[in-house]
Amino acid sequence: MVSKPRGTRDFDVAEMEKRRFIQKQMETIFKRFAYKEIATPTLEHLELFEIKSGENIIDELYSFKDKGGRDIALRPELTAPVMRFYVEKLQMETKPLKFYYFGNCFRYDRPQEGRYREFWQMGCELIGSCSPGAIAELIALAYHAIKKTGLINIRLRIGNLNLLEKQIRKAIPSSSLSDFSPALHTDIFRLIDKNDIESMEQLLKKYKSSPKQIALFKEFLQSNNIDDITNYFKDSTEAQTDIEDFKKMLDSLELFGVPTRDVIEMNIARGLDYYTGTVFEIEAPQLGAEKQLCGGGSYTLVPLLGGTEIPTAGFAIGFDRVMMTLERENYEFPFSSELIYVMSLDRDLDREVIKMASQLRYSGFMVDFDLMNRAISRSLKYANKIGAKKTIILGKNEWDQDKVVIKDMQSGEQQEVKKEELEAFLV
RNA sequence: GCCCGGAUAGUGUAGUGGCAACAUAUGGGACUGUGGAUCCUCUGUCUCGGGUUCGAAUCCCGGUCCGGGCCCCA
Repeated sequence: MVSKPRGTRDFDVAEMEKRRFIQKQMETIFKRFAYKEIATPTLEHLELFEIKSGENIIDELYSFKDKGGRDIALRPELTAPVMRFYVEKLQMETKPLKFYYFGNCFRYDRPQEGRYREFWQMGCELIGSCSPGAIAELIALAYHAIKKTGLINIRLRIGNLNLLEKQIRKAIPSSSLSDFSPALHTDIFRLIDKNDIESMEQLLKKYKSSPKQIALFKEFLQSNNIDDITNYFKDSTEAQTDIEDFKKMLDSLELFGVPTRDVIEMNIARGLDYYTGTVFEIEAPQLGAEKQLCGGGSYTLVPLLGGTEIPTAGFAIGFDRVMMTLERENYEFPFSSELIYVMSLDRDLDREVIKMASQLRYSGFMVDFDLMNRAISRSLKYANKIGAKKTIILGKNEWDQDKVVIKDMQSGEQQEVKKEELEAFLV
């Protein structure tokens, strides 16, 4: 027997119904925010992801040489492909560009709960503005889209990499700052992201950070309100713009209907190196280790791909995790079946069954009938099994009077209806 | 990539060295101008490869897949 590759999944009928429903819920919100759908290929040149994805993602790439000897990778995420698309084709479009996408992504990683080698991301990219209002709208979009799925227990966290970086620099003596710069993104950010405070301290010490500076920085990482943060930068003129923007963004966020109480967290860093400025995450606390549902922020990727510099921001939602969380919250997926089943009581009328099923299908109804020559009771049993809402029964007695029987499968009630009035009865 | 635990019919399980089984589902049938019930019945299973043994679903080694954790990330 051939089985599916490790870390991939088959989705049965019930699962697909749920997934499509949730996908549509989120797309509804994207559309209301005037985002439009785009799609990019599943395959990209390996180079696209090598350019600036961060070495950890490179390690996990599914890549291979194609028959023409090209280095090809299955996309591990969708931001870089969308930016590649923009640079290649869309740079002259009217700004801002608001795109959403839904697609499968691949990472060669150890599968475990909430993590697969093929997984689905749904996300948005905003090209043309990173104003505080634009970022606020983007965060609001992510928040409302996830809320729209029916999830109850989610947590929004917002940080700012510019302020974080400025504060790190303040923690290092100016004499060793130039030595330190290369380690900033790769090492310190990563340790902060991992919440590995001890290693972070070691690293700061290595660059001659004083105990006092370290203590101050650790306090900064814990700060969660805008006034405290403003205080840290009161004698730094260059940070004032960042502070002001951050405040404006939070204010707008309230206007977009997103509660901003306790959302600030200065210890949010990012695995992907191209993020700058505001970053945010939405997590489902009940999920444990793999609890992050959404990550996003502003980033600089276009110039690296050869395009003209332009503000860009976006987010990606881990679709599979949203589904997992909904299941965990015992979310009741709406079940609606409009299926109509057609059957006959006399074999003579079998041809009429096909004609009627076809007619109803032309009219737009979802219609099924027996393909296995079932006996009458079996046929009704089957109609029940497949969830038919109504069964149309063709019997000789009624047929001779141009009538059919409609049976409501829930109540069991049935009534005779004239053939020409049938469709009106089914609506 | 590392550590730990699993894998018996489509699904859920029992069997722990001696005939591979139960429930349920699927297909067929009984009933026959009416379904969710009942009864009968066919089909279908030890994750794969090696080893130990007279004999392996059972013990040992390895692979594959699944689950949990680490790393990392969505």
